[in-house]
Amino acid sequence: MELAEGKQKFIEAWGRIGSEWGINRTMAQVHALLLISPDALTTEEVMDELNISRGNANMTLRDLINWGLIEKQHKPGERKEYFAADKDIWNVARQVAKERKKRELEPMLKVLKELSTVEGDKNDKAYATFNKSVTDINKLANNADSMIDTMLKAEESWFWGSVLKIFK
Amino acid sequence: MELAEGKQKFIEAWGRIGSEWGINRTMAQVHALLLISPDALTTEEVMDELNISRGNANMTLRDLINWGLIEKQHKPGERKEYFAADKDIWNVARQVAKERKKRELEPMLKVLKELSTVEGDKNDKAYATFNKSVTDINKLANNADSMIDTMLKAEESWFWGSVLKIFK
DNA sequence: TTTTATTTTCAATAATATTTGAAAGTTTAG
DNA sequence: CTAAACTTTCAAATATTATTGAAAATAAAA
Repeated sequence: MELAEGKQKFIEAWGRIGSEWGINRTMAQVHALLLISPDALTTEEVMDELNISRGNANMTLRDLINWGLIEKQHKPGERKEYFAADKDIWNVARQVAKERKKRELEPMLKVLKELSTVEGDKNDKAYATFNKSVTDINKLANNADSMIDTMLKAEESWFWGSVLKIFK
Repeated sequence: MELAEGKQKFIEAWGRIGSEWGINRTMAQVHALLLISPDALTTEEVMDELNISRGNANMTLRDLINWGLIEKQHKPGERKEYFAADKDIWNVARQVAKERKKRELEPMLKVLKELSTVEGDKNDKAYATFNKSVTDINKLANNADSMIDTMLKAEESWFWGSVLKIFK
């Protein structure tokens, strides 16, 4: 396969995966484009490569910065802003885990904690069932939370080494 | 907090989490409702509890069955169908992991494998950058795939016991 | 200061996804 | 068989989300 075709496929695939995970397609595509670009790109270049409007490109680039996945750069003597992705995939994975933990897992844990204070009669089937589900999900979510904390601190080789060693 | 209020909050929270993960809100809410129901419910009951239409309830219940999260039940002498959720949260987690692996991770791995066959000159920066990203993502995705395979086979206590032991 | 290059905003529009509800389909009981 | 109970389908309506593009804001250069 030719490089040009490969690029297209990569951008498309990354966009599809993104939207299956609640990340908007354009955002994932811009990220993909920057991941495979050796040099930082301008807003204009992103617009042209992906055929999107200026407004869209601007907002999407800002979102990617907020997710900690890309950064603004400036070239000496130039006025335009350039954008470059963090190319370390392990950093990308950690950054995404970190953001989703903050945006989703933590609020969920807060709700679950609150819900585990619901009082009731243990002989009431409705209460017992509610309580069991809430408690069990709470435990699972806390385990996931701990695992993510470790992942955030870990080096890639160490993390997968340790995890996969057990799983042989 | 009262049980009734707790139920509402749980259904709402589960629905929100679901939609952040690309699962439609109603589907997550119906799942939540069944998770905390001691008894199997009919389509009619689901419609009433969540204020949704018959068509919506029917399609959503079917989707949940396809995800392996709930099952149809029949009561002797009754004509109606009843629906009950698998209450084992570890099963739920595994089932979701299994489906997403099949629907998303595996197709992604296929594309990445294809993309790693793109030929080019190692001194070409564009090719080198493309190749590095594709290769690195491929490795990460394969590790994730192995981890999910293990999770699918594992008992909950064993899985978290092993994982969290390392992560102290 | 004025001009020009560049970025940001946001109301309007377009695209996508979800939901409804009524009709058609199916199954069981009489 | 026919009627009643129940389930499924799907085109149309709604709701949600993403995108555009042009005007406003900002910042550097002249």
